[in-house]
Amino acid sequence: MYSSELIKGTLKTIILKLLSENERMYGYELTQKVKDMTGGKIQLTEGALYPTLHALEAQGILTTEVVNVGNRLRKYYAITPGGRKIASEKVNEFTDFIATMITLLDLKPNLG
Amino acid sequence: MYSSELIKGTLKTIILKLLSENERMYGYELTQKVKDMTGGKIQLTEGALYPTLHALEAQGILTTEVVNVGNRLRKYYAITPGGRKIASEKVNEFTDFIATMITLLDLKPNLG
DNA sequence: AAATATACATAAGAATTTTAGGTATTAATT
DNA sequence: AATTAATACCTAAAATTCTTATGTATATTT
Repeated sequence: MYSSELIKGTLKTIILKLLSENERMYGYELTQKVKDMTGGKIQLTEGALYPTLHALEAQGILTTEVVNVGNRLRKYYAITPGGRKIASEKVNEFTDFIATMITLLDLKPNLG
Repeated sequence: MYSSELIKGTLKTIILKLLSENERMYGYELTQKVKDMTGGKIQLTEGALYPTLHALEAQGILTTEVVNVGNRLRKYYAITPGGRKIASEKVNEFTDFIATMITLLDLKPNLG
């Protein structure tokens, strides 16, 4: 796990990118996907995730669909066309940011 | 300029790295150095910078030396040995974080 | 003479996240 | 069979960090 301050500001970008690649995902699924893909180094906390999802929905960036699985609810989120554009912009901005930080901090990134 | 949320959490790392490379620097100098090195893409705001410098000093990570230049004060900051170790850890952590984010977001970093 | 740059600082407010709690079903373990 | 862990949603107080706004003062440029 990274020190929490590092991850700040990347939550929206992560959510939008994953929802650009997957037709639809639900909250818990997002937490597991990120945990798996990062070897546990990044773990989305529910207290940050759910309010952010709700906000993105309120802004029309995501739409939802509630599905019953057994006796349990699952709230699927899907990205809208406008949201897809924002996702792309956010990812591009983050890429640029990384390049800038590599220069600024004189990093030798281990691009395994 | 990047959207402010991206830069969050990197301020300490930037300060400590620059002070690891330079014997001593003062606040305003840090803002200019970062602005120059990033082509204006990252601009440290004083409202964030000064309180952070004060906190780092209070934690014994930085030491200060006030110098008179003409009739104006300049407060130089220098990193302590312990601070140097923290700086190194922070830079390593950020490097690792970048690698993780590149994987997670499937980025093609333009390492120009 | 006025505007910009240098140089420090604080403080209210905004934004984002952590921490801590709550509810409930399903699967795995003891 | 009972307990624990995993799945699945949610909210709210508190903490953290940053922005915005403001203040003071000197030096330089226009």
